[in-house]
Amino acid sequence: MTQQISSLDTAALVKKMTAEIQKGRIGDHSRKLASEPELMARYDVTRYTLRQALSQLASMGYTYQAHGIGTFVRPRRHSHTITMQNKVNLAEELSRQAHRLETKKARQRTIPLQEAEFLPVGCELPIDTRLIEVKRFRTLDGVPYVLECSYYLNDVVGPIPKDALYGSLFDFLRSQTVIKPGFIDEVISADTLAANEADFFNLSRGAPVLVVRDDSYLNSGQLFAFSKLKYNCETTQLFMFKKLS
Amino acid sequence: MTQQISSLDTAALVKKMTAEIQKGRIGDHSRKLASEPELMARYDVTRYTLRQALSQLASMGYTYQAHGIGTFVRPRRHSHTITMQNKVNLAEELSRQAHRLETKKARQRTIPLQEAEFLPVGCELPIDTRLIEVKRFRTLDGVPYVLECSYYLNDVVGPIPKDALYGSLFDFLRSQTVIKPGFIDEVISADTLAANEADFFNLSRGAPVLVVRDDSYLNSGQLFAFSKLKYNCETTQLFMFKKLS
DNA sequence: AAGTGGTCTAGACCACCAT
DNA sequence: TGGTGGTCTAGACCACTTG
Repeated sequence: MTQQISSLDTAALVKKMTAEIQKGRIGDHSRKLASEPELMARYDVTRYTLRQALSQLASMGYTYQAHGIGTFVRPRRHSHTITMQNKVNLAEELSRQAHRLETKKARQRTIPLQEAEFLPVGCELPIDTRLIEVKRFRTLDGVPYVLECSYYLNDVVGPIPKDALYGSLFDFLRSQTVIKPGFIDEVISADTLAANEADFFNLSRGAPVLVVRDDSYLNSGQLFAFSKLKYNCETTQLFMFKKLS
Repeated sequence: MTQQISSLDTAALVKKMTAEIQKGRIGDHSRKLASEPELMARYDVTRYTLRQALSQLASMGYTYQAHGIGTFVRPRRHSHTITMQNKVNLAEELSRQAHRLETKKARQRTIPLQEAEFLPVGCELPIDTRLIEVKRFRTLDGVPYVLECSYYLNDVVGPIPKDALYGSLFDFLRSQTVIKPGFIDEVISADTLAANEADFFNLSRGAPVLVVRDDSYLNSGQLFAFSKLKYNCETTQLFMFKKLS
């Protein structure tokens, strides 16, 4: 028996409660959780930490708090929905659900700004900016999943090693001491498939796709990457939870 | 001069700061806001309230807080993006930006569950459920904006007065004392336009549209409505802000 | 009235960035 | 080292639901 010497922080509590929810080890028959005072005692955290955690769980769609009634575990959704408002990697969440995300093809080259297929959604770049273009085809459990085209500012990130291309680019960037990712703007739209894109998805030309464009910024506020992701919307949807008032 | 007798709560502070940001009355030349201690003094709120407000402003994409650096006003986005994570009505936000949202056509009828064009995304309903179907065509500043098909559980909401159909259905429901809206699940997807839908948007058949399906629940956790909204994705995108770590 | 979650206070300490 | 935002404590009071 190892003894718990320091109490849990919010992230650890979220992780713990998430695991217990997924194992069904939390909540009674009506999916009602214990009250906040009881949970505070059980996890040995203060109300602040508990409520931070419950708020994160709610935003991920795992729980719902009803004023004057209680806290409830929510029914599970289909696994192939992407929860926006997620604090963790998509890859990380998928692997936790025992899904296998693979990069089938990846290509990298350095180009001037003019040759980019699209520009950032939310800001202007100097015309002499040099970009690293990365194109990837990724599958989920062997099924065509996402078509990705990203541009990284050459001056900020530098060349990307080949193995990072096939793993998590985000983890690679975080491991670079110079790069302190701060925030991401996402713009969601729709489009139809061109012929060559349709091949990858085994869909026909003109089929609808969900388009997610994002601009990634350093903590300092400087843009360091922007990209466009195309998802097969027949197999993938985006999920969002909104609490009212 | 009226004197401020009670200090601001979070919602009031958000409103005040939002207004000041939109008028450009906040932040210096580099868009940097005053530090938290200064803001606490200026608005006469505690740190808790201030940070709740700043957190809401950030989630709406108005500001960004950089650890160890400061808080910054972010450049304004195009006005025709819908900010998810909004605490307020879409109609309310649009009118604040001086946009004019109009309902061009609205139809209401009561039907059995079987005749619904689609079902809720996240839960099952008894087969004998009776629904109120509402179809609306709405324009923004005179331009085709959204095609809406909603179903309300007849037993929960009852008939909807005609003038509510042409205004905000949400405000009508909130005014009903029985209805306590609690939360909404949204699932975002893409589709292509059918011929009759294309007419409304002045687009051609097969053009891509952004599809937002939502399930609305009472505070008690019971479903009371579900709907499908189709947006012209050439003029409307969804926006989302994600802070990292 | 009792129990639930929602908001707020006042203060402490920590982590990050600049100098 | 001093100033910034990020996290946490311990407690108070309020608003909502149910009996």
